[in-house]
Amino acid sequence: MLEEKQKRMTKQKRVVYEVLASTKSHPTADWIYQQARREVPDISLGTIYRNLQVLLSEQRIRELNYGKGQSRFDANPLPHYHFVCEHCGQVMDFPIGSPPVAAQLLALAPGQVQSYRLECYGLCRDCLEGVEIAK
Amino acid sequence: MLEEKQKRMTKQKRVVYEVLASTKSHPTADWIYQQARREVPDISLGTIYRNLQVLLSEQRIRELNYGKGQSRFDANPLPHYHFVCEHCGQVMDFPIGSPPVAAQLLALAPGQVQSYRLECYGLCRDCLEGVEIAK
DNA sequence: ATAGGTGCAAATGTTTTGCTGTCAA
DNA sequence: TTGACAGCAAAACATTTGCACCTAT
Repeated sequence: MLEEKQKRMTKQKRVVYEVLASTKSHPTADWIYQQARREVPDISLGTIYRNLQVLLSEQRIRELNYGKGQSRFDANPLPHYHFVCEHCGQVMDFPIGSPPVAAQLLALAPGQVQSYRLECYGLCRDCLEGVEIAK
Repeated sequence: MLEEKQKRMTKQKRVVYEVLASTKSHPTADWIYQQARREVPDISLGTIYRNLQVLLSEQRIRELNYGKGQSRFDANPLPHYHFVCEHCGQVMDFPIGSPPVAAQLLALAPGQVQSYRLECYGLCRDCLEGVEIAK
């Protein structure tokens, strides 16, 4: 059996994880960098990216990518869904405990599904309200 | 009502769309470029990207992004699901006619869902077979 | 003591853009 | 005729990497 290569716990790695785990906002690497500098002023952006890769390989976090610009990261490694507001750009979680996508649907896949990702797009409640008022 | 800015049909735009529509492989911009050069030898990669943006804005195609490397494009603008083989990297469609994700699930979203995207990851049938044989 | 991590800066890879000439309408 | 589009090349942007130094174990 393959041994995982040993990974050290440095203050940089701890801070990257803490920053990510302390927010629900699914931030970008650069946002994490700005926050992490408060704790470790000379941390570098390269270190942020390197530690995000390490945390991904440890399956402690997930990467979310939406085509344009930077990736976003999520400290919740469990399966859950995201809602992206196309007006304000915010990325929100579905309420915890949302039921899984129907197994019958996944069974139609042209292969064996190991994980999946459901991303919804639309208008969040705040933006919807703004649109209603503007009418 | 806002008028859409007029869009011309150039041979470059037609070729970009035809190349994309002629394959089920969800190709990258660069692959489309290589194919398009057969028809229009001095087409440029910039033109490929510009026309893909135009086609996206016309909602005739969709962009698929999987974190690493280049975006992929899909000439099918209708809602459907994708299966990504984590072994060979291939991106496949679910069979047409697959039922939609349950409305009860979408109703839990923290906003009004206008569209959604379901991406499944795992091993495709060919790769699964390879793994079985290797045992 | 030392392997693995860090900061820094340069490199990479993808996508966008400025400019000038061309062509579809 | 003319303004939207093309080709070309440079710029922009996010992310990765090489290297010499540092530090957790």
